[in-house]
Formats: sequence, structure tokens, C-alpha cells
Amino acid sequence: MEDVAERASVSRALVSLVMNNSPQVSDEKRRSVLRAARELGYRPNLVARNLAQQRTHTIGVLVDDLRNPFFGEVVDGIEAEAAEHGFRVIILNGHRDARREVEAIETFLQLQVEAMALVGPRVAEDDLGEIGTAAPCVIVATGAAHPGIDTIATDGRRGSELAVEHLAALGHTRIVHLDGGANVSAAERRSGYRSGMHSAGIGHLIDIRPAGDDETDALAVIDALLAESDPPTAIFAFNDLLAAGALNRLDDAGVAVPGDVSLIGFDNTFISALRHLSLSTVNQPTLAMGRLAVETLLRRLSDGSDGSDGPVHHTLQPELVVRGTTGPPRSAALRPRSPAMTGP
Amino acid sequence: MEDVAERASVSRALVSLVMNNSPQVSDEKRRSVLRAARELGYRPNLVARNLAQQRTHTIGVLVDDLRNPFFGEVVDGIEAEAAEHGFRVIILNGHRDARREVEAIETFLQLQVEAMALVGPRVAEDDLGEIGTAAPCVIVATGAAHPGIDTIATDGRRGSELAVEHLAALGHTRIVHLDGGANVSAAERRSGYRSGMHSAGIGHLIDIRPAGDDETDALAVIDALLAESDPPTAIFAFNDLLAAGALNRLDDAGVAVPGDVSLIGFDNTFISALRHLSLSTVNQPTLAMGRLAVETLLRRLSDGSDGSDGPVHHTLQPELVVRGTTGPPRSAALRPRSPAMTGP
DNA sequence: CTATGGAATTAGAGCGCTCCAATGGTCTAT
DNA sequence: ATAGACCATTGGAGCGCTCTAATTCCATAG
Repeated sequence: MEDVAERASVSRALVSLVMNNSPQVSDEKRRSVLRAARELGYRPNLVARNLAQQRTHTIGVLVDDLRNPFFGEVVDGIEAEAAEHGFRVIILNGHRDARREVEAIETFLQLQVEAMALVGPRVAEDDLGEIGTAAPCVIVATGAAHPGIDTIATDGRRGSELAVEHLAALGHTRIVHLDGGANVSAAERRSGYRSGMHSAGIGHLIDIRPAGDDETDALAVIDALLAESDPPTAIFAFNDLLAAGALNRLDDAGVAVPGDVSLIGFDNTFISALRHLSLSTVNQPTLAMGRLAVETLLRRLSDGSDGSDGPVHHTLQPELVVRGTTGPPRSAALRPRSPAMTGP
Repeated sequence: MEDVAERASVSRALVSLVMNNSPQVSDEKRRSVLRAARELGYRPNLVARNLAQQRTHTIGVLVDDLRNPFFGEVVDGIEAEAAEHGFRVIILNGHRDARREVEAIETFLQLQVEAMALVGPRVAEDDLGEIGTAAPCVIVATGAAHPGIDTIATDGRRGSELAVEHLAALGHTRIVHLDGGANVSAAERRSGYRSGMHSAGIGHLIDIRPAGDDETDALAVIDALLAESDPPTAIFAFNDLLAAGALNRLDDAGVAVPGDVSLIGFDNTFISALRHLSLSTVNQPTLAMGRLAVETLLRRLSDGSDGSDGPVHHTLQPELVVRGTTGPPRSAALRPRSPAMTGP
């Protein structure tokens, strides 16, 4: 910068003004500074600028798992909205691990991000402690597990109800829920499953199996289900990945979907749309969630409020997406020579 | 920091030493500084540290598309290796757009990253210009399109040959290649397809159709192929996503895979492993590529060499992954009443 | 009792930039 | 002619930290 100033025979301050394209520099000087900068290959040092300005114009985005396309879509929304407001986004990977998430958040704070969006975090509110309030922070896509922090979520309860209603309307009664296990959104979706079952008048058939949130988590549960004397006619899985895993296993076992068993997931990831899976599922408006997350953060930023005075919870509406893995129940039990159905 | 120093009644310099856990501070002082820091909720300011140190210990990773799980896996490898060497990784999203990639790289440089890994970039070497050499830079997963820069790639030519050999061994001769179009790796895979066809003695049947690198890019091409009087018996797609799109469309049209048409992709993304797709494909060792990328960067960093003195090209070996979408050719043409095969 | 060395600590300059207050210059109104 | 207003420009302090060289302190040797 020194050099640029000298070459353009102006002061460092003037170079700074040009670099921030301030309106109050003469065209002549501006041109000469820009030329000098180009000739010297000058590139402003953001580290120094951030320090001097005491601002970074940066939002930190923590992504639970870079391999899950669902999160990628949310991040797209975040980036779009952030860019429109002159914010940069840097992404850190949580690797599906609460401990690494906390480390990442700590890194964000040390890097002086102005706000943070945690996308699908696994860390519990308690473990977040002071760290989550050191900068405006919003939690995206994790449901109602963080009452004390701003959140953007799809109504997981309602989404589950939609799934169950759909299956019940098709005539299913023996509907099993593959539970998300340790995943933070699991409780909400589970409760939606419960209430859906009750509203459909089949509350006594509620059947919840702990599974997880990854393809591999489905294998053992499906094996166990198929080994039972009278397996369910429908399965509602915690998310698409789990459903995909379940589909694999059912296929292995020669069970037809939806002929023998109906299957529905959650998230409407692009994989569920692949024709050969053609998974019925529940859509989350990912892009809107991302944008809303940034809006919320920017509001906190301009308010100067830190969220301790009443957090904001945005809940978006899920949508049922019916594809090819749900259909009417089979008329006989899977194993030969068992009664057709157990429902009332 | 000032406050911490005062509270522990030591100098700022000593606090700095403690924060960087230098061995040459007495246990007594160290403890008292750490306590003061904890009590005040002190968090070192990395921006200031980076400026003072003239180092950031940061590697910038540019990802072509966050929604493609293939890239997520490469990044996992990069992060693992970087962490082992005390480097932080920050990720920027290229959004499948060369212009935004250049912007992202510019941002990295301004943020003073010490090195950059470009994962699956779309930007051509020429457009990179000076920008790519302002810091050590390695290009991952984009094949041989960047002769002047360090690269880590799977041998796309060999991979394509494997795919074609596999199809030829099954008895296919009318093998069409769905080309990656503007994607930088396209040329290499195309040339592998060519040489594979020649080695199989069916060079005269080479048939390349421009497509793209996304699911949606397959639709029109498949429609066109099916409308022809004698469609191919096998399709080799540029990547898994494209293959998945092709599979969708073939399915729509009631064409059996692999009964009527065999299909093979490239990348071995986790989606290809989903049982219901069960896509035959070519594996790239993603994790190893990520780690190797960081190794290469670190070597440049310690050498002080900037790559202009002979870039390094690492080429890893692809592997054929045979799943359920490839099989022997159909014995009759797809349309009734056409001759069975056109091969020699 | 002083010299010597080593370990622990500190003062202070400096990293590259921004931003406030101050400067000089030009123009208009009195 | 002079005061005031207004604009482009600049000097210099300061952002929070590190790092070198200097200083202090203590133990040991001469």
C-alpha cells in the first residue's frame, strides 16, 4: 500500500479511500491510484483491514456434514442472501460430531465472524453455553431443540403428521417409525409420528424403533423388523438417507416396495427424486431456510440485541411429496399363513 | 489481552507467550494467566494474531459444488491431512461457475491463506493467470487440464478405458459416451473412451453425445438416443450424476437397465451405491486425493518454490466398480423389427 | 564478593490498514 | 477584501497481537 501511494504520489490514506471506493476522491487521483495498484499487483490485505475496521463482514456457517446434499442446499440459500447484503460466508465442517462443532464455533469467534449460522448442528443447547451468544447465532434445520437460541426450522412435527396421515389414508395401520436416535431433530419428528398415529385412531399401534440418520443405520433395524412374525406394512424413516438404507435392505431381502411395504422419508433430498429410488418424502424449503437464517442474523446485528431477550423461532411449513415408495397395504402378511392385518 | 495481563499482573508479552503455550514460562505465571483469561472470558483475536505473525495457518479450499457429495469426500481428506499439520481449512463455494471461482480465489488471497486447493474447478488455466501463483495452489480432481499447475487427479483416461473394456467384455459394441461438455475433465474421459473403443476393435462405432455433468443434463440426450432407429446397447456417462439422470429418463421410457441398455457412470459417489440405483461406475480414491493435495501444498510451502519451476502432477489409479446397471447386451434391437446388432 | 550464564520476563516497535481531525485550497456571499 | 462554507487530501494514532532485544533475577563458579 505504501508502494502504491508512492507510485501514485499520494498519501496512504488516499489509497485507502480509493480501495473502498469512497465518493469523495477526484477522478484524476482515483485513476492514478488504480493504475499504480494494477502495475504493482497490489491486493488489499483483508486481515489488516478487518483488524483496523474492527469488522469482518463475515458470517460463519457450520455445516453438520458436507456429504449430505440437504445441507448444501441450505448453504446455497445462506450464501445468496449474505451476498446481497455485502457479507462474506466462510464454511467450516462439523463432521457429524458435537465436539468438533464446538471447536469450529470457537474458531469462528476467534476469527471474529460477525454472526454464525449452525446448519443441522448436533451440539445440545447446554453444551453451547456462553459460546453461542458471543456473536449472533442462528440454528438452522434442527427443529425445536434449542429454545433459547434463534432458530429456523421446518415444522418436523407437522411433517411427520403429514407422512403418517398419508400412510393412514392409504389404509395402513401397522406403521413403524425408524427413529433418528441421537439426532437433535429426532424428538420432534417422533412426537409428530405419535400425534399422527393418534389422530388416525391407531395410537395403540405406535411402534418406534431406534435407528439413526445415516444409510448404514437402517440395516440392523430392517433385519430385526423382517424377522418378526408379522412385520409392519409401512415404514416412516427419520430422513431420506435412512430411508435409502432401508430401501437397500428391503430390496436385499426380496421385499417389494411399495407392494409389500410402503416407505417414506424426510428432507426431499435430491437423492429421493432419483427415479429409481423415487422415494416418497416430506419436503423442507431449504433455500428459504437459508435466506431466512441470514435475515434473522442481520436483524440481530442491526438491533444490537443478542437474543437473550427472547429468541426468535421461525417455523416453515413442510410439504408431502408423494412418489413411488408408498401405496396401499398388502392384503396378506409377509410371511405365509399369518392373519392379514392386526389393526382394529 | 491488556486486561488479562493486568489481572494476572504480568506484561502483555507474557500473556502472548502463555496463549501460544511457549515452554519458557514458569508454571506459576502460566496458571495465573490462564485463570485470568478464563475469568474474563478472553478469546485471542486471530485477526490480530495473523496480522502480527504474517501467517494465517490457513488453507483455502474452493469447492465446485457443495451439493455434489463427491467433493465433500475430497474435502474430508483435505481437512484430515491439514489438521494433522496444524492448518485450518476454510471453504468457499464455487457454485459451478468459473467467474465466481475466480472471485473466491481472490478472496482467499486477500484473506492471506497460505495455500489453496481447488476441488473440481471449472476455471481454465489461462483465466487463472497470475492469481493462481500468488500462493501455492493445487488442483484436485480435474484431470490433465492444467499442465502448468500442481494437480492431483485420478487417471480419467484410464478410468474411461476401464469402463469401455468392461462393456466390451460383456459383448457390447454400440457404446455411446455421454460427454461432460464444458466440464474440465470431459476431454480426458472422452479420450479414454476413444482409446478404449479402439483397443476393443470397435473404433468405427465411436459415438459421442454432448451432455453435461448434472442429472438434468441427461434428459434431452437420452430422449434423442431413444428416438433413433437403432439405439445403443450401452451408455458410458461422464459422471454418476449424469448417469443417475439418464437412468431416470430410461426408466420413464420403459427401457430396462441393464436388460435393454447397460449404463455406467464415473466417480463412485455414494448415490451410485444406493441399492435401487446400484450403478456400475469407476471409483476415484477421494480421501487419498484430498490428503495428497495437502501434502503437495505443504511441500511447496516448505520449499518456498511456487510451482513455476516444474509443476507436480499426481495421478491416482481408478478402479472399476461393477454393480447392477451393466450386463450383456440385448439380443434384439429396442424397436421391434430392426436388425439385432450393427457391430462387425 | 564479584563475575558469568541461563532462565524468566518485559518494553516497545511493527504488522497493513482505517479513520478522525486537521490542512490547504477553491468558491461564494457579504 | 474577508469570512465562511465546502471539498479533496493528509498526518498520525490505533486496531490486538507477536517478536526481538533488552532487562531482571537468581544460582553457581571463580
